[in-house]
Amino acid sequence: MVLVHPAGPYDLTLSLKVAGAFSPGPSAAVSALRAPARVQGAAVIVEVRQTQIEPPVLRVSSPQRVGRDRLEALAEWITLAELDLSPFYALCEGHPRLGRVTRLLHGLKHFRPTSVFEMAVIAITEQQISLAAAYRIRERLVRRFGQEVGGVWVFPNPERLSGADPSELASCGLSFRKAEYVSELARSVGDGSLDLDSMKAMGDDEARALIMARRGFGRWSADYILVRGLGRADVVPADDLGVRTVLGRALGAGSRMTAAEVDHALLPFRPYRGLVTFYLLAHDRLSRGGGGASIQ
DNA sequence: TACCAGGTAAAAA
DNA sequence: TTTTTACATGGT
Repeated sequence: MVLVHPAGPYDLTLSLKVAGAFSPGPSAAVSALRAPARVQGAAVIVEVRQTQIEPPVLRVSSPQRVGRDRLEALAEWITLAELDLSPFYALCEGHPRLGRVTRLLHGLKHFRPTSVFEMAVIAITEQQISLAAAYRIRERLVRRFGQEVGGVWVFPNPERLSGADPSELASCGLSFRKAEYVSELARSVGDGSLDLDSMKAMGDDEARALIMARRGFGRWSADYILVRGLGRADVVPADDLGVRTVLGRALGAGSRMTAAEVDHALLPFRPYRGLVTFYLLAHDRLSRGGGGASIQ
């Protein structure tokens, strides 16, 4: 067991509720995070509970044998522990819409997938089709190629996926084209010619360029990986359909914005444009009862 | 039943 | 160079 002290306000239960609202099917209210991860190739579960709200304290453990340092690093990565929400809230305070949304969602952060590789595969699956459809496809991928630990499925590592035939990947519901993207990515990462983790140390532009050089990753995927997979708080996929729709409702005239309108509307929220977008998407989901969750 | 959903690369013009 | 098209699945 190890204790983690996240920066700034944090509400794990709220963050779990929002995560549940973004995944299809009924989502039971939970107060503990059970995140699948890999430690030196071995599948493990990272269990996180919040023992104190202010200042936040997380209690982290695993049913498997995981070193304290490793466990701490995993929990900090998954929960975005280094992010301090205070300056973001201060920026939003006087705004008619975001002041209310940030007060309602006080302490909300998203969860990062444990590896950038998994995040990159998530991005491919979510290109063009609905989040629900993509979720089902990933479910089949992980059940076919991943490992189960204590009822949780751990995402397959690059070596496992690079060994799979593209038609085998396609049988999980990916288009053959997307199956090729996944296969090529897995091979590059697996053989060491592509180091996705190096993106963590790069600036936004450099990281974006690294992934966009790969077949299957356009601007949308790069931005999506940066904000969701790496936690870059100022990055927004402005041409994203969901972003354009929700920002149109929340900050515009009600109808879907163009990418240029998204860019313009978010200008006052630098350097937290990604966070603003996440909060508006989350609020939209909850108020529509997505995943069975809801708020006032 | 269609049509749309958190795009991308390749073909066609 | 710019515009069109094929792609896969789930929800409405």
